[in-house]
Amino acid sequence: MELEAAKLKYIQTWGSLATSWGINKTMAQVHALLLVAVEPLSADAIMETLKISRGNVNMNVRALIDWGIVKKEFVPGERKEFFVADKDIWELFKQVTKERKRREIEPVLKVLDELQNDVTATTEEAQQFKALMKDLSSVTNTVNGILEKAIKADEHWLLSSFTKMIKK
Amino acid sequence: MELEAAKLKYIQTWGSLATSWGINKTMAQVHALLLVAVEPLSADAIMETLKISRGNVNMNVRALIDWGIVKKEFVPGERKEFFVADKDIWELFKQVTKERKRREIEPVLKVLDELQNDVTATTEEAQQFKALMKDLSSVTNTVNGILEKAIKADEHWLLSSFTKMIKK
DNA sequence: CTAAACTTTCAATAAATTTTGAAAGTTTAG
DNA sequence: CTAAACTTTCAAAATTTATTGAAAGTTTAG
Repeated sequence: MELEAAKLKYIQTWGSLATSWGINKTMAQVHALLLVAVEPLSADAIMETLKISRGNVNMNVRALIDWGIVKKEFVPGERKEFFVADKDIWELFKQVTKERKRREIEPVLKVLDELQNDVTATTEEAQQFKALMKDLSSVTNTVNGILEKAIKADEHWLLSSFTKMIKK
Repeated sequence: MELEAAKLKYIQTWGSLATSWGINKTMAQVHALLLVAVEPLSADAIMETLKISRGNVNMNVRALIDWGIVKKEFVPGERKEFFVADKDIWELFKQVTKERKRREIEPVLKVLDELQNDVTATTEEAQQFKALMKDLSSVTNTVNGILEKAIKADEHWLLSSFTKMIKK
């Protein structure tokens, strides 16, 4: 397979994975493009390759920067801004995990705990509801804890001691 | 807070969490409703509570059954079908994880491996691309392995030995 | 069998999300 | 300062995704 074709296929595949996990397809594609790029890309280059508008590029690059997975890069002698994606995939995973935890999981945990505390009734049904909230909260907390550990861990920990544990 | 209000708030919260993780909001709400319900619910009861159409209820309940997290329940003396959600939240987590792994992660891993193998060029750039695919594949595989272990583990493993490990 | 009770389907419609592109804003070279 | 180069904004348009509801299909009671 041609390298360029392979790059495009990767960009497409990554875009559709992202879609099924609630991430904007274009955002994932811009990121994928920056990942496979050898040098920093300008907004124009991204527009041209992905056939999307300038506004769209701007918004999605902005979002990627906000997620902490893309950086602006200054290219000597150029006025334009250039963008690069961190090539360390483990860092990428950690960063995305960290942000999703913070943006989505933690707020939900807060609500679950509030619901548990705010229901004052002591009927059988209320007890059941509170027990359910507690269970949801417990599993969510557990998952959150695993992710917490993962984002603090270095790759070595994940790939070695964890692998051993998995095979156990 | 009133129990009914708390239930509604939970249904809403869960629905919006689902949305940000690429799961249909109504599907999550139907599931949440079944979770907080004390007895099995009919399609009519779901329609009425969530103010959605019969077709919508049918499709989403169907999807939940397909995900393995809701079951039909036969109620003696009734012609209608009734539905229940498994109340074991850890089972729910395992089931959802298993399905998403199978439906979304594994197909992507397959593509990443293909891309790595199908690129035959040996230029510097091709090497870099293949290394990137390898890294992506490696991290994805690692995550997949953790999930694999999690769905095979019992809750005890997760809450005890894992907790210990996390605190290490 | 027949009709009522219930479930499923799916084309049309509605809602939500994403994208565009032109105008406004900002920065920098000269 | 001024104009060109570049970036940002955001209302309107396009696209994607979800929902409706009526018709078709299925099951069961009698």
